Amino acid sequence: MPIEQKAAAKEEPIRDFQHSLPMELLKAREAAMSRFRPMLRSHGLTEQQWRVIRALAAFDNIDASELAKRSFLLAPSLTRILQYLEKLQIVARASDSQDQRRSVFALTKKGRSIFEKVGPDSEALYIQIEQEFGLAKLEALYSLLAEFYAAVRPLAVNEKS
Amino acid sequence: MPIEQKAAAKEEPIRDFQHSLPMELLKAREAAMSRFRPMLRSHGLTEQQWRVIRALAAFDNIDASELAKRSFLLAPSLTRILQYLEKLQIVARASDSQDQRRSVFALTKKGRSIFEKVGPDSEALYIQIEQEFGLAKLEALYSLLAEFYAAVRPLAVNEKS
DNA sequence: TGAATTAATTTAACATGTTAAGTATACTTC
DNA sequence: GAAGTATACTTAACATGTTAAATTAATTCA
Repeated sequence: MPIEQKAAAKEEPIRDFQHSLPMELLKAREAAMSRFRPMLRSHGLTEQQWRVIRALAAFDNIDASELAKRSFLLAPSLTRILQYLEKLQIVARASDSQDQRRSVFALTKKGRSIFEKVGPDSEALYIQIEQEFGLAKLEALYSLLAEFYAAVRPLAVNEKS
Repeated sequence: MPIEQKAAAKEEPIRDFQHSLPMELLKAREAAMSRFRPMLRSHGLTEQQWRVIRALAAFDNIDASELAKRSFLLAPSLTRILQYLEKLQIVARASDSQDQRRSVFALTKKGRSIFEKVGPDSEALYIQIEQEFGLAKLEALYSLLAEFYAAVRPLAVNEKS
């Protein structure tokens, strides 16, 4: 007994059971990633590893909590990624003299070299997307996403309802 | 040597190395999922399992390829999820008499019962988000996401550049 | 100051994401 | 109608997502 067999009209962006917001966000993200993933892969990186490298290129010597926020990764994922990047000597760990619980991280020379190789390739893909989708719409999308995040963003642990 | 230490101005939605489009899409998605995930978990479901159940509630007796498209899951993930849902007798598999390579899937009575319990809870959260973010903006976001997907969407396997 | 609590990170366990390779069935074409 | 090709999954291997629990160091406060 199918609940809904007819395709939605074209002018009807309202969600139905086939088009939830999380899935539409996922689809848009996947469209973008289908461009970036092969490029990153050609450099031997995953998307998440690149996010960590990019964060460290902008803010060196930050601890894991700060890095997690900036790369938008959960702590357990970040732990594994940092262990891997350390093993490949892309990232170096140092202990924080003020707080023995923390480690602070930085790109190695090899890490900075990778960042400088991948950065331009990433730029080129952004420019391509910007041209295909249009700068105005891209900025509108950025704005709406930021507004949505601000309105609906996850509650931090210490501000539970 | 931090490349960029100053926060971007508020009126500057342009991407920088800290704010890539895939990450902004991920953040928005995560904001939404932070509402849905606990609800789904209280029903013993993951987001992806719920996507499969929802797709089968709308279109019964479809094969795995069709199901993959509608739930936006990759084939290997779908294989595992279907095996799990079969084991729990939420989904039933039948072989396609026309093509022995295919299986067709349908919700069991238990599966339909779950769908009818979870559906309203999901609805309630959508309404809540709609109220907090605003219907007009939500529709604008849906439209932009659809346009973005259409403009940048991944190429199918048989239409590679 | 020492017990209790909090914070930062890590580990564990299981589910999914991603790519490549494998398997079985259908199709095509000579 | 047999060989070659394409299709529809499925399995494999490794990386990440998600939640809970464990570990160790800092902090609080009785």
